[in-house]
Amino acid sequence: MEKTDAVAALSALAQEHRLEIYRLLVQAGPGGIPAGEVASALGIAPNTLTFHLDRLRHAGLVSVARQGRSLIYAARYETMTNLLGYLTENCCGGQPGLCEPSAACPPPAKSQSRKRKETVR
Amino acid sequence: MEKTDAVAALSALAQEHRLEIYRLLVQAGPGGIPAGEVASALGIAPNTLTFHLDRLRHAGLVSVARQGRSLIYAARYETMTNLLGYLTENCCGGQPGLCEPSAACPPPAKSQSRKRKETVR
DNA sequence: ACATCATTTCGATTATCGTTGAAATATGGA
DNA sequence: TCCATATTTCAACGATAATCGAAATGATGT
Repeated sequence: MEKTDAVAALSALAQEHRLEIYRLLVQAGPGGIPAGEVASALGIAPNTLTFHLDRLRHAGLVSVARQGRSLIYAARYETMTNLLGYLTENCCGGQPGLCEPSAACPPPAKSQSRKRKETVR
Repeated sequence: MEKTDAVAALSALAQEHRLEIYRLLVQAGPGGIPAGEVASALGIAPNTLTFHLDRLRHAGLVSVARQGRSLIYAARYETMTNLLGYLTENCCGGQPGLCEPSAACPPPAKSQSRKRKETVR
């Protein structure tokens, strides 16, 4: 993921309503939810919802598909996965050991067998 | 992590300069970097940098400590860890199998993300 | 005290954001 | 066709964001 895309995704999520919307869609799973249901579930005016869904969509965080009169929105998990990867890459200059005191960089790669996560906060 | 804190952290990162600043600090490790060095490394005017560092600091993403004339800024990894946890919790309504087709929810795996935090409402 | 370096504060400017109300578009059914 | 439902588009508004230039603060060395 590029810096520009990361900023786009972060900006899209950096708003209370949009974060709620996204989380609702994430919890709903791949099947998605019609826009109206999102609106009533979160108490957002329909035109305002359109505005926010547009931003999430342009950031690649949700997809949309028509089904009858309804437009079904669903979370695009891949984008979140890429964003998380971007945020955690190059942690501590590639020396994860440095982050240890705070369990910072989630286990940098494949084998997550290395457990050393007794956070002391 | 609460919704409000998540929005604060996401907002702080949702800006090109601040994302660069944060990533620079992450790569620098726990030792941190003086503000001036950040400014010259990224080509940001010092007063503008202060503005951005303030936002990162208020979001809990960086810490600051004086050392001589310099103010050393460092990434607070714990906040990022909490943010990532917030973003990936309750993925697909707690049924990670649903997300499978796109490797959505980072491997809900064994020891991670099974901590009882607050209830999602 | 003075001069210098590092960083912050202040004031102003321009742009973008989130919301609203009203009107428009698209789909499906009588 | 006409009507109801579902969602979007448009125009406007106040609020906040990001940047700049100039001045102020704080720390250090002489």
